[in-house]
Amino acid sequence: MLDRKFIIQNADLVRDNCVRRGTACDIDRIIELDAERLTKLQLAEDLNRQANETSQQIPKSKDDDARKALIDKGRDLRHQKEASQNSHDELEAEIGDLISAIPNLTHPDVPTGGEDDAVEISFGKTAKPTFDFNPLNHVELGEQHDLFDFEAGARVSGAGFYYLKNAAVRLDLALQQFAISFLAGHGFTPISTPDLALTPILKGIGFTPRGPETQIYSVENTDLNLVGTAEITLGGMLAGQTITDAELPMRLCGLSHCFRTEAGAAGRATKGLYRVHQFTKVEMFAFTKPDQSDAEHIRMRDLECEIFDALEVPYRVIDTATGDLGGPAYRKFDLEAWMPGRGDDGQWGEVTSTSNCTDYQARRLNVRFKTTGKKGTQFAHTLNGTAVATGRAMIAILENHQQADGRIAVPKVLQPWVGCDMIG
RNA sequence: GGAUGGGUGGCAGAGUGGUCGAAUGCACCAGUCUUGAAAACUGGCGUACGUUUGCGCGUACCGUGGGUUCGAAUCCCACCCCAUCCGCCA
Repeated sequence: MLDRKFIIQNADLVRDNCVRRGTACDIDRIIELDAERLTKLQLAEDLNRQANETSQQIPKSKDDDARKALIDKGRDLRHQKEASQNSHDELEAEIGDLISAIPNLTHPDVPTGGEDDAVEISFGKTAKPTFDFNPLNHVELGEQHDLFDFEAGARVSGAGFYYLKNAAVRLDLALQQFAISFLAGHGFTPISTPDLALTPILKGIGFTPRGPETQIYSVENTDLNLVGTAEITLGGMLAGQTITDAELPMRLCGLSHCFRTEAGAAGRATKGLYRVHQFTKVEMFAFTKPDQSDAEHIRMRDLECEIFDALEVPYRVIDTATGDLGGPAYRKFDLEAWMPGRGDDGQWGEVTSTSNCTDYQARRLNVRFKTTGKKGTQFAHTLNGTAVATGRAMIAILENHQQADGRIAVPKVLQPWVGCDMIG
């Protein structure tokens, strides 16, 4: 969320930003409620001060009557304070709800518009493949090599679940191994994270569990939810903590399962691994100082490029437009891999996404840092980026690397873990 | 899951109803002394919100949430977490 004072002092800026991002907001209502809230707060504090003063006089007063009068006065003041405090708390909750709905500010370079207005920034080193045969999609390739079992997945867990088999398992693990090793070599601390997290943590990161449109599976009779991404648990690691500036930037890479209901994606359901309820992902996450986050964001994007160059997958990088940014994101880059089996003649399909959330998540999660020699604390900036989501990466690898004889070439960097250079 | 003991400022640790935002020690910062350092001594040293041009002042915060009271770190209730032991278990 944004800072309350900032919103009030920069009402026009925030309003324009909401319009650009296609989010409804009522800044005037916030300003109005906050003025009222402040009045109640000041009244409550003043009444409390009077009550404290009264309480302090009681032990000093020797006369029983005077004492009793003071006790009555104190009681009365506390009651008045209570009433004012309650009004304040209700207003604050209402303001909080309104503020939560306001998206982050937007990086000046972000293009305005929707999904089709993203700007193509660059392309990967690997060229789109040209086939002198009719290329198969990953589902067909999987059937040929006995890599997946979608029927059993549906039987056991429902549509959108699947089993990986044989070389797909090796490939899945190889992608995890490669990503973790690569990132560990670039200063990221490998972390294997919980797959469930408490509701306040999800909310802090910007997810809304238990709503009608929620993407999140929740566990009945608990405050736990299956995580949609390790971003939740990595960001949550420092919730409520104050660290020192010397610890920043703090770079983590998390390995977790990801669970998504894909509610609202009906009709966009696709065969195969592309849109599923569970997958495995290696996720980058960074806490930085405010002046470091832009550079860190570019760095994350470039690491994603290095990973997909190493996987020998053709891709493009896009700078996502305003309407397509999630609430917490200040700027977002996606890598879209070329997937020859998607659509009629192949399509770009999102394989990674990296967002700079500036202090939006940190403010909700209360992640702060202290600068040595300076008074007070500041909110950290948070960034996240996909290193490898194994399902989608596998689609890109299988479909791009298929050979005329039906076999599939394993990218060099994965061969040590897959244990062969060719599937089939 | 059962039993017991705990959760207080960066750390250690005192504090069982008012004079407690909280002793003391360590750490840290500044200064005195010193060629320099150490030691010693002196002073400072939490966070958030509100208020003020500023010095400052006010309010809240002793695991979390409720309750009792004019007044709670202190009493009561619930929950969470930690330690140790027992049980169970990959």
